[in-house]
Amino acid sequence: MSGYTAPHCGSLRASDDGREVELYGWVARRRDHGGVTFIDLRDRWGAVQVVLRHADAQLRLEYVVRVRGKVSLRPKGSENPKIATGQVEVVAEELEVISESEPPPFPIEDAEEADEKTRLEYRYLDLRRPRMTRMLQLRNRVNRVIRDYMEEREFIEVETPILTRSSPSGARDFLVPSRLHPGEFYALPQAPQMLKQLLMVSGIQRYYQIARCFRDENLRADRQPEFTQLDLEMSFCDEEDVFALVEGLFARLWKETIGVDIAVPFPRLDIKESFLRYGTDKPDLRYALEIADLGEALGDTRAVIFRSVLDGGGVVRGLAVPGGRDMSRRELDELVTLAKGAGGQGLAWVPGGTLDKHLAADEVAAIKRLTGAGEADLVLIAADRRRKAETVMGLVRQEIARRRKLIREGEWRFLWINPTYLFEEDDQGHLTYAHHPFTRPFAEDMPFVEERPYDVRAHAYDIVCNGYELGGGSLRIYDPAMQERVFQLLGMPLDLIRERFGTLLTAFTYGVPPHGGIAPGIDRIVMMLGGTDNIRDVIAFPKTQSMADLMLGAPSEVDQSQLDELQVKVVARKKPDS
RNA sequence: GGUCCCGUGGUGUAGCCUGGCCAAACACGCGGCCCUGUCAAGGCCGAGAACGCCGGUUCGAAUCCGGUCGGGACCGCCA
Repeated sequence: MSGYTAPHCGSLRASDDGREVELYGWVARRRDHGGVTFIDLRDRWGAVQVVLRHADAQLRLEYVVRVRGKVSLRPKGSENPKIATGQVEVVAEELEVISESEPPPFPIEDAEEADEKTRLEYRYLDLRRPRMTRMLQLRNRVNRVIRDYMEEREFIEVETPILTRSSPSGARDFLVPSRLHPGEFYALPQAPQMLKQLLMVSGIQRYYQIARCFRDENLRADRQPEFTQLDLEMSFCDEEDVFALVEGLFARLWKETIGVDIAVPFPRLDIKESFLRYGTDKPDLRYALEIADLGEALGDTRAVIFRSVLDGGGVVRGLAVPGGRDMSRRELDELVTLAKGAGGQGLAWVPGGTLDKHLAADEVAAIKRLTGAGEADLVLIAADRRRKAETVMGLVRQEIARRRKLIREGEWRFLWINPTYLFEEDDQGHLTYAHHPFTRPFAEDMPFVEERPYDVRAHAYDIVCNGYELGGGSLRIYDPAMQERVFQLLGMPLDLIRERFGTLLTAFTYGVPPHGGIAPGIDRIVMMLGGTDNIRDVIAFPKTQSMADLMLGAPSEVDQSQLDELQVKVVARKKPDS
């Protein structure tokens, strides 16, 4: 069999006219005219028309065949401009069926998408579809461009363990029981965070890794339990170095995969402003809609719904919908459902809503002014606790853009969310770290950390494009006094610090370079480049929303003997809280 | 933990709101026959689903109700 050196079905062109070739591939389509039969023979590179004049073999779709024959220009007028090989055809002289195929459970073509459940069960067939093959090739290309780019800048790829120890970020760990240490567990890495910092102490200076990461959290359209990051870290750098490095990488990726020039440097946006204006920390800037804070306009309002929220420390936010006066009651109700589905109280609107009779004229005027609403516009309003109001308005903003076709397709609006802030409030209203406890604060903000801890900025940054968070990172603390101060502010007891971060802190006593890094998510990058909003499209063997692998049947029960060996006992089977 | 959408032959859809005309329609695929230039080939013939599962309402359910399982989107979660 000489398929390895044989020409590819999808690569034949007019210049191959007259060539004797041997082709291997799958029967993608068959057009039987009795005396003459055409088949489209498909391989990874595409498909070419094969002409069979004495078809004695019974060919069915997806049969694997070998064809020997001569490439020739198609007869005048029968060229097919729709396909890359459309100028030529291969006149078969010899045909061999290598492997037969049952009719596939769904058509192996791009035109019609089968139910995703079936696609995942027969993923190996789904990946035969040209669209999916293209996604895998795109992903490969992205990985190669990344490696080229990083190597050129003298980064070296270092592999870190998959069987590791729980890391200091906040997600749930996947655990692996240890046979040799009964009752103890490895954790799969949520990210190689601590290890890459240790590599900086090792003097690697420029590290990167195309690293698999694992987080046992609930899934979304752009989230899988295992995913891949370009994990990188560098010594003796500041934020500008990281920004320039990453901007250069993205420019190169976009250029070399889809031929697009993107504008660098990327603009920067303070995270608080992002939440205020866009209701999210990953704004899509391909449309202009901006949210306004209406607290100022309603300071003395007698409208009860606003009064109670504002008095309770909540906020009122509004968004002008361009031409929104034409929205139907039904459409507005759907938006209210959206808001409630997100846990909000609902939505109000002016004019035309029940609010009209409760608001003073000057309040309506102020609302219009703050949101920039014109005569034909409708202002949608959410009143709630700050975080909730922002989430709701962010979703509404997105939905309005979608429905009213305000998204400028084809644009790539990259930006940095920077600066961010060191601390956040947790559920109990206590101070906690927004990123991880090694994130470097702005030194000049530290003097007021006691009075206004939430205003202390951090040298941390997220890269965002078209509404997707593509990665995040920070500069790290390398000064022991600063580190101690942060731990102290977090109120972390010494033994907890020692237990969780002891290795790193000890390492830092042996000469630590200032360092920082970032970790762009490769799956999402490929999603963007591949023009899909489904992360499963860019992963060869993904899991469902309930974390099942429908093809392999994972997770599964295991033999009792395996559990015995691990000294693991299943106590009860009940649905977990999620 | 919550909200929402979906589940009909191998595949994609229609029917479901307004129960009976639905042992369910159409297209592709599948089986057979015809056809020497098509490319979503075409023509003729044929097989194939009691409508995810369980229960209820009803004289009667794919259609209504409840539960359950599975897939998907989102909030919480991931930070």
